[in-house]
Amino acid sequence: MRPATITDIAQEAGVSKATVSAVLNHKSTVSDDTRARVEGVMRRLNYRPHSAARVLRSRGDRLIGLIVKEIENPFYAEVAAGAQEAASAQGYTLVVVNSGGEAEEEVRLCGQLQRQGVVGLIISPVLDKRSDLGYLYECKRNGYPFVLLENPGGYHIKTNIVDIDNVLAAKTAVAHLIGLGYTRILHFAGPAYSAHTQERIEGMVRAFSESPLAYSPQFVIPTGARAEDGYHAAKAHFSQPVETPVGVFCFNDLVALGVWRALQECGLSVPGDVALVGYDDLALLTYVPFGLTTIHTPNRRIGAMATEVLLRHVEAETPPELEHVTLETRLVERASTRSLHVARAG
Amino acid sequence: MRPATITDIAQEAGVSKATVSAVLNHKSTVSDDTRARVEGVMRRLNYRPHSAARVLRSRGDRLIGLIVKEIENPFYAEVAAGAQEAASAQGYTLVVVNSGGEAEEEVRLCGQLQRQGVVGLIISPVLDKRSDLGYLYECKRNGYPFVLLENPGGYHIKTNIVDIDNVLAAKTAVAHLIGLGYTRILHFAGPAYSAHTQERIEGMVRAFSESPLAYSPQFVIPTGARAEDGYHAAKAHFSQPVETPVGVFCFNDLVALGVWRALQECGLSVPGDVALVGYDDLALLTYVPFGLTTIHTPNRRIGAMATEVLLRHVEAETPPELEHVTLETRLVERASTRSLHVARAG
DNA sequence: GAACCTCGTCGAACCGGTTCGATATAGGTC
DNA sequence: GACCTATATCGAACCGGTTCGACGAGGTTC
Repeated sequence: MRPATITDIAQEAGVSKATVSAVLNHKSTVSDDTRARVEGVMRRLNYRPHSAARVLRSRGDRLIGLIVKEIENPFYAEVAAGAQEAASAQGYTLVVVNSGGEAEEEVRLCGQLQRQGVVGLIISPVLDKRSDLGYLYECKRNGYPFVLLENPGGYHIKTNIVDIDNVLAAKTAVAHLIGLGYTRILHFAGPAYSAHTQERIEGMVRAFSESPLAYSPQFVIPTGARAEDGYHAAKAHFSQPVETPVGVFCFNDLVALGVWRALQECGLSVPGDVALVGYDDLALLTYVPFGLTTIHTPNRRIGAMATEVLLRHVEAETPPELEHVTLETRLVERASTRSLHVARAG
Repeated sequence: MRPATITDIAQEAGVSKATVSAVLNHKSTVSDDTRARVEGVMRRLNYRPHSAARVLRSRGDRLIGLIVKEIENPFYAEVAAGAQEAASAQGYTLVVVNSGGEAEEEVRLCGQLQRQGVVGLIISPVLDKRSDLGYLYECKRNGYPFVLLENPGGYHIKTNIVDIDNVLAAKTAVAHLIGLGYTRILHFAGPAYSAHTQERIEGMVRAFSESPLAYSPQFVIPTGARAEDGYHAAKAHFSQPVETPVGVFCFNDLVALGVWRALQECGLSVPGDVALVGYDDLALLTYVPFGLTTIHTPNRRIGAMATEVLLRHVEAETPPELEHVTLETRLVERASTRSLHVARAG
């Protein structure tokens, strides 16, 4: 029992395919009479237009895509939620796919979604040596609209970007630790595939340069983006004797969580021995009993904003100006950091 | 500069469309010579097959979909990760979409994905009064393959199901609390749209019936699936004077987190005043400093298994037997529960 | 009543691939 | 040289919609 096609409907209703198509697309040239009859038949035969066919002829079916690097990171879930809401509001559907941080997979997904009739993409790009972003240049040439969630600074490609000022935010985070009186600072840095990693290291450097402390690259420990990355890196570092107190700035909240666990296992207390600052302010962790000081980033808004920019380009007749939106961040102080001065005084 | 089509390639390479198509599909009837030439042209013209066209003629483009109820819940992120891995392993791509717990949206998404050339769906179904699952009956009739992640018990529809034994798991959780010596038990239950909610309540009832304690429906507090739901419900309950100690079983880890926070604000300690059991064993929370006792569910495996079942149906020539897979769960004891006997003894 | 609109409908081409039966060419057999 | 087979390629139909110019019927206008 093959699903009904537009031809079936036309035959059954005694009209032409063209008329059925007109009904389908709410064209005003159809008489109320005919419309009613055709719609009746559609309902009776349980008709669903085949959008591959539709897409083939007149491109686009109000579908946009979001390519994330790690679907298990709640950061992306929040971004996706914001994007989906914004997309729905404009009558679009959002599909989320996971590149797993693989440049090749990202390229493949971009191609597949494009060909599947997805009219625009929001991409959290994999930015490492393996990626030359070639496919994005191509998208640009073809006029295919997309928005990046990270600034591919080194790649000399002008695109739409929605992100935050990582340098500033990281500087704020590290300055916070320095301001609390910490002189030993560590940075558990992110994965190589993210532009954010370098930006945040740069922010740390700036915080040092505006303080009496001297910066050393040894303060930066390459880590990753997942809790287990933080756990293992911290375990390796803190299982040998270290001088405390030390202030730790983590690539994100997940890493901070992993570090925290490692500290516990090493018998170190937070914030007593180690002060901990995360990044992303995951909504989830707001409810964790012992609060993590972190950089608040407007995750849902990032998604929503990226969607708005994207749809502006999707719906534009003539290609509009490229947009680079930078959203605000702020430091949120919770229980994982505390002033050393007060501690001594108290 | 319109993207190259198969016709362009054919012309440029001096062969027919049919031959190009054969090259594209790795048919063995093409001479190495021709193949090389055609592939060269493809590369030069940067050709990407238009999959809407491909889908139109020969359905399916190795795309499967996962419809979740709340994309921000890390439970679904873990399921999605497992599903994606399994899909990739078989050469399929997974797209994730969010129904937001809305029955109508779920129907819409199912239709849209289907028409977009998605060959099968994994669905975490919205099961409340607003949903009659009509569209699923239709999918069944049409032979469209899908797998549910919850058992729509009351709906009398035979489908593929991959889930866990919620009754048993919930019974284990509550029995654990009772076994620790708690006589006052609360259950912060899940949302109405989930079959799991009722199943877990049923499990609680069974645990009581196998104990000396008497069950009362008052022990069940309708809550939700998000941390803030747990927070608000617990805040409402615990801000008036209550007798402690009390054992609390939560719909999931997020709710437990919210409850925990509320308890803190009410000046109650965990596990001293209140013992807390969650559900789902989110990988994320493994790293939270103060461990949450919880029901471990094989989240990634749920996704992987659902994908395997789905693909078995997608690739089958003749419709295979329906499958109902029930995966194992277990209780994981962490810091949020402790025996009252020991506490008194110590 | 001829010329002219307007409205609703239709036929046919088209989108970019796939599929399959037909055909041309080369090589092997007797 | 006739016959057969295997191999490589092609032409044309087809998938299910959309699009657009054409067209017939009915109503106005002069």
